[in-house]
Amino acid sequence: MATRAEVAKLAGVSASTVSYALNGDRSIKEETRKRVLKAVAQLNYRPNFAAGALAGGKSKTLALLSPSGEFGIALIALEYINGASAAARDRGYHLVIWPSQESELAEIQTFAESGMISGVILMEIKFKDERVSYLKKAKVPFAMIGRTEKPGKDSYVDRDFIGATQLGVDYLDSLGHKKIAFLTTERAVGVDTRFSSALLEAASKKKMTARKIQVVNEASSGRDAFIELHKKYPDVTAVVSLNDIATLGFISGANEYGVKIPKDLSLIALDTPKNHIEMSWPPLTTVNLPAFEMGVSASNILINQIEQKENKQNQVLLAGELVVRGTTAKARKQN
Amino acid sequence: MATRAEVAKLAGVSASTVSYALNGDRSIKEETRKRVLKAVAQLNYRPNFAAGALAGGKSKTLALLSPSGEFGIALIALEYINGASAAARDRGYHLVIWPSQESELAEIQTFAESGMISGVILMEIKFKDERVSYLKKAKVPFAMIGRTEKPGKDSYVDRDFIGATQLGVDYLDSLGHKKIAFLTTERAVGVDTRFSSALLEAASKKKMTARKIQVVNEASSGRDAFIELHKKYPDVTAVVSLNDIATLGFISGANEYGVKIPKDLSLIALDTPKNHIEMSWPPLTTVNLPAFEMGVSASNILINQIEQKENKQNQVLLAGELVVRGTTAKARKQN
DNA sequence: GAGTTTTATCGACACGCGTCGACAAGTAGT
DNA sequence: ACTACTTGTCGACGCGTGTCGATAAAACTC
Repeated sequence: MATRAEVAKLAGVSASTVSYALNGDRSIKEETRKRVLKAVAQLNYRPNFAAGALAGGKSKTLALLSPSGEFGIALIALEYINGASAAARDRGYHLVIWPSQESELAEIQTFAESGMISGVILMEIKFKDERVSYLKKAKVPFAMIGRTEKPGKDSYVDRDFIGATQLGVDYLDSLGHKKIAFLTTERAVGVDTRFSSALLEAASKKKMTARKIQVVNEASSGRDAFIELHKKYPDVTAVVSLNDIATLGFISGANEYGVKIPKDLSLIALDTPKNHIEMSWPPLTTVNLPAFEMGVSASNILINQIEQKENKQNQVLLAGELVVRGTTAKARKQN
Repeated sequence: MATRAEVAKLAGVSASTVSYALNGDRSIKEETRKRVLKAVAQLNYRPNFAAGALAGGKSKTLALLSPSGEFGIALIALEYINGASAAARDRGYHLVIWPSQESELAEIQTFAESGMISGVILMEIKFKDERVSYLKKAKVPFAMIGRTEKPGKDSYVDRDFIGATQLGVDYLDSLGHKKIAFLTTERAVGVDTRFSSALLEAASKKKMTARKIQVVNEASSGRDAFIELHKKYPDVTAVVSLNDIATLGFISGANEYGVKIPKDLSLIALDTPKNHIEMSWPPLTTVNLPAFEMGVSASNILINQIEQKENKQNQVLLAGELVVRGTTAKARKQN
């Protein structure tokens, strides 16, 4: 691998000039910079990560706390990771995966202090998240995928719950559904609460009645939910599910009881990772979750913060889009 | 963060002695080593990653090529990643996630040559995998999760297909099933072929008939498979599925046609990630896949190789275990 | 055109570690 | 007692970069 010195020689400048030409910390004549860049290209020079970290105290390495799976396994995590790592690499950073035990937090801090880790990406954010307060106290830059109850000025990427819910509800409205139900969990993860309230609001805007059915993050619970719905609210014509795993169980339940989706009952799944869509039959109508993009945003926001680009926006909401597949149809005639 | 110099001063030795005491490359008097270790503990000293990489050309960083999802999304990937990163950290290594575009391979090579990456973990291995030949030619140490058709002396961790299949088939046999079918894909990924042949052999040992039904990696295909089975082989009493996504569709199909699982038909899913088990109703009887452990093994094997511990075993097969849940029962009476 | 600021570049050093060569003290072989 | 090794330790150097201070040239200021 070529070194800075070789580039300098080829470009006919000093080593430090190369450095400044690349990092832009001092003014460099445009013509000189061109020459340097040409030499860089010619030699396929890439600054040595380790040397940079040593000299500058900047590791250009982000740590991503891997999901613990405490609330069921976060399948979308993989898409987050891929997005975050792609974006990090685009900006010259590495992404390392960090086991997420609480005990590791102290280690993260020492690594950050020694400059070995520039910042941290968190996922599976709880309403009250001790990791967040720890990192703030330790002054380790971080970005969340998701957000705490009161994120204040903390950096985050999250779903636009209101937008996503509205997409789904409006579509059901356009199909003539007026009595709907929704499945949600109560896990003290922000998702649930935020979706629930957004849904209730969207429904009331459209003058729909919306029944809430509580589930846990398991297929069997979705099946139970179907049964409950079937017995207690037979006039409901459409269901919005806020939990992907329960959704699958719900469909099984409908099959079992001979209720045809979508003829008898429409179903929209919100916040469903791509992976799950392929797993059900008929294919789910969803408001899908831009998981990869969320990872991308998280990295970018974090890097902006590390590089002190404070003018940039550090809180982002992504809405996803409605994808109509096989689980929605016009509302059946009311009896 | 404490540096080597501080440790040396506290222990009353020179800096290089500290180095040798910790890395064990030269003989050090036992008493001196104790003193050094005590000082290390006292100062909470941790060698600086960047400095080590710079000086020694050893980055202690492993790259894991993130899955592309070419053959459906590999949900188990996340467990692999967690296992690999945990094991890496235990041995003082970092695990960075690398986007898996082919174009990135060249970059991996330069990073490896410059010592920034010590080795690579691959997953989603194909029978003929160009990444493998590339890395071999480039002399980059690597370990596979999965294996090529002829792995030769290459390092890998893989499922023990024969063992896993036998567990499943033997259990069906013990329940009295004699006519079975199995669902498999043909994706030129080693999994399919190896499972298929292992299954046929296990079945023939028990004098069962085993019908093969081909599916693709989609729920709808699993549903089609059920229909095919239902029409063509009504005497089959048990099904082994080698594809987790098709499994879910298969169950939907059975529900739809009023065939009760497990009363009318038993179902065992091989090679199913934990995540999926929770997604179906009734809960799947599986031969589960020790995904986390595979990640752990992959890291360990790779690190052994990097550190030239050539005596250690570098090819590992893990069998998983049979977990009986709700989709298996005694064979129904033959008509 | 003398003085002052700005622009563009260079040389030198530090970052923290691995490792090589040197050396003193001990051990073994003759 | 003399050589030939071995053991245990030290000092010095280099890895490739970021960055500070210095300097020369150019651009202003009045």
